[in-house]
Amino acid sequence: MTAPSIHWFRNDLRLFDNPALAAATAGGPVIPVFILDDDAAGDWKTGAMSRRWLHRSLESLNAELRKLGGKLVLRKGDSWPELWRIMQQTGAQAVYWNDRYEPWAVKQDAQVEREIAREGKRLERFNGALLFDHAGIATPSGDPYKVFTPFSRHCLQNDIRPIIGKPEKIEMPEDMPDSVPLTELGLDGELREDWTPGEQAAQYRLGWFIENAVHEYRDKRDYPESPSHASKLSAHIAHGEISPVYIWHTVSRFCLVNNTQDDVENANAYLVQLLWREFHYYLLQHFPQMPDAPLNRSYENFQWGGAEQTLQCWREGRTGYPIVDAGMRQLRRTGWLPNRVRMIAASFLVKDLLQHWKHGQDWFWRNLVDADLANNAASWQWVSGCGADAAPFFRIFNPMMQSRKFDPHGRYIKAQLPELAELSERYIHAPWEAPEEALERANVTLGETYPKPVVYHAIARKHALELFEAVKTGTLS
DNA sequence: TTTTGAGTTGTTCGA
DNA sequence: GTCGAACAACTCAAA
Repeated sequence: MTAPSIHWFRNDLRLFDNPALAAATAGGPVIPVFILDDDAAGDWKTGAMSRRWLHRSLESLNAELRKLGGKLVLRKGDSWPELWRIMQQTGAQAVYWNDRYEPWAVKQDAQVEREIAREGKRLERFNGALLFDHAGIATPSGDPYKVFTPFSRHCLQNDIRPIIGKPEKIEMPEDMPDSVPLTELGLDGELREDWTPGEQAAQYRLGWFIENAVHEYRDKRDYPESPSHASKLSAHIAHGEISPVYIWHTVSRFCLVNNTQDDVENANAYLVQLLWREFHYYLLQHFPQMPDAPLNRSYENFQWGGAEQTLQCWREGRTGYPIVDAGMRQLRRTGWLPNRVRMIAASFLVKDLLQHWKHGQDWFWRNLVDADLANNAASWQWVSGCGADAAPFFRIFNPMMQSRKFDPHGRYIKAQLPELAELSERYIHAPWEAPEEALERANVTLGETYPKPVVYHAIARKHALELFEAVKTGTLS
């Protein structure tokens, strides 16, 4: 009888298009394992909301495995000792995994790889998280790309591997190792009802998106109001419930089968988003300090200097700027907010409140159901202007202008901020400009039912420009 | 080596 | 309200 192998599930909680799992199951009996190893991640332990998602994702994965005759073995503790115990107990001769890219995970995987070799066992590594193999991607001079467009052009010269089917059956050894009950992992907690973690839900969501939204994605993705044209796949992707390769080919098939030139261009705008994720992972691999330090060294000594009080206002959605507050309240309530609103809220924190981008990164990390180290770090650095950013001019979002442009009727704001529900369209973007009678009619008392603006954008903008100008001319100590 | 072209997502001003 | 130019002159990629 063939010795069993371990498939070590990490950020790949799915059966479809899972290269490591497919290879493991093709080779004989498999023990599917997930280990909660918080110590290894250090400061980058999974965020609180993401853990709630993880709890239900594991539950769902176990149910899917059972349909194929398998079962998920859960453990809590240091990864290698847990793996080794399982190997000794079951006689497993090999470990299969899909690679991870977080710096702490890269380090841990390298250590486990050495241990496996030392014990004379076999390790099989696969790429389950990325569209491309990044090993050969560099500029002609051999440097890593720092601009998105040339990076993506380089990527697209290569083919994307085809989708790998789901295993037909999981053959398990007779004596399975112990499993910790899911409830003992301490991941459970309240999650909004409209979120359904798990692979099936992810595929259903993708189906919905292709059916209803992708053909208008380019034109409508920036409008946060319902019905949203966002795919809302981010949390599914972050936990590996669906793979970028699977999404890429499924959306591409939509482009081939149906549809006008315009539909296809709309859909392509979505595929570009997947390439941005790819770029963020590429940056994290080449600049592992990205979550901790600015890529642009000139910003290392920047004096952010925002007051603790304004940081708290931002976190709680009490800045007095409705579009910012709407986003921040939605984040706290649901663990998610639309991309456009992320940018507006992030720009406000960094440029208007002069808070260090790492405060924003931390808060998002803790509250997003889709928290992803590469995306989060690269995006915060992009907003702050200290990351890989090809823009020739310094950008400061104007929250009123963005609000008028992308939520013209204030429907999104009103849905998130019930205290402003009665305020007229005219003043919803800047309540402090409303005449007293308009506020009264709407039952709004500034400073009581809704905050007065915590800073004045025009002044804050000017101040930020001066400070950031100093970075450029190198006058900072 | 030098040079040229180009870069996710913006804002403000003035006609 | 809409439109185009100016912003200030960067950095990166590639010829």
